[in-house]
Amino acid sequence: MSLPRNPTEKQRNFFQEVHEVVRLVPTGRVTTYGAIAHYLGARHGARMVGWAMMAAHTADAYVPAHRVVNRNGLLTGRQHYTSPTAMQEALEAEGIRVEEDQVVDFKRLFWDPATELE
DNA sequence: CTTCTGACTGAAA
DNA sequence: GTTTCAGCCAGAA
Repeated sequence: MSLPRNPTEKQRNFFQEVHEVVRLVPTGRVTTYGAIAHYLGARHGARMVGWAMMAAHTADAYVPAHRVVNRNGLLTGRQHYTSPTAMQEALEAEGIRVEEDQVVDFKRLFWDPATELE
């Protein structure tokens, strides 16, 4: 799997939708790929959200991708960072404790856009 | 056209 | 608690 070298207009919109939601995540809180997919209408699978997150690295605006984890609270995207510990350090800098690549008290820190934004 | 893969998820065993 | 499986959409070979 690889990124499109020349993103089309449609792809750009898709990335913007996902990135916009991620930017809404408050500091010190986290959300999941599935929650974002559900908020966007579940028209695409959670995999597509993860795919869009990969593009966050090359996005124009900053995207706090470290606040997006999988449903288990695991930092599955850490391998895509410049360093394998960058994601965890970014979370800890916001007061989120991470142990064994997993967000501590994930259930309490979880921020669901579909619920919080209503 | 088919096939495979992926920063995923939910159900089933 | 675990492992396994089948959907899921987009893109590349």
